[in-house]
Amino acid sequence: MQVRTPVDFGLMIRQARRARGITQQELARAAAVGRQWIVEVEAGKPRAEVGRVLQTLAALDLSLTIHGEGIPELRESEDPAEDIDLDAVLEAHRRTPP
Amino acid sequence: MQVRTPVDFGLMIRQARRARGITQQELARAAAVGRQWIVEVEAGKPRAEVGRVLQTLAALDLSLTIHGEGIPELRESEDPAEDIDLDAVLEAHRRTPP
DNA sequence: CTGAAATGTAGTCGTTCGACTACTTTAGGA
DNA sequence: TCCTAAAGTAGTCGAACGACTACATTTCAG
Repeated sequence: MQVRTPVDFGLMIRQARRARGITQQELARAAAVGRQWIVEVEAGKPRAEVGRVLQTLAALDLSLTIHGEGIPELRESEDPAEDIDLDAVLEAHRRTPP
Repeated sequence: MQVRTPVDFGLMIRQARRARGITQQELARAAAVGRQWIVEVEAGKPRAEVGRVLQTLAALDLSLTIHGEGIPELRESEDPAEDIDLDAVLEAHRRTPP
């Protein structure tokens, strides 16, 4: 989903938190922030610190993606487990045993 | 590209800014922030305010996407101009004139 | 190589942050 | 309905923010 404003962050954090069935208190501990801060961020606080927001998204297993002119689709080293053809690997192994 | 830390934001903002050939000063005006702030954010300042970061991304025409368990792919009203088959529309119009 | 533009650094100042504690209000299961 | 946990509100306090001005450093076209 698109994130355009701090309110969007708040909605998404709340939604994800509820989907996981955890309380603000628990999320606060997991993200290493105060519970009060979670309350404010879920309400869309525009001046919250990015670092903490990212920590919180990470604690919820949410991932952020950025795109636009001049932005590479992936960083090198990103998506490290991409499209491995397991059959091919096994076949190769079979042909050159230890 | 994935954004995991404030440094990632900094890198992307700088890259997009350069891709557009504008200076920190110009970006600062476009995003309604101080130039000094741009300097710090491009360096990965973790305590910058989310609101301003979003303003800056918008000023650069960058878009942020969030995904994960419990997050809808799109909000209703998002992606309003999706996949219109122009031919089909014209064909329909041809069959039922004003 | 030179010099102007772009970028980075330093310090001031009023404002706001976020952790914390302590209450109040809301909500939902027994 | 009641009653406990969850969620929201209030106030304090040290720390950091971000705009600003002024200066230093880097970059790169000519």
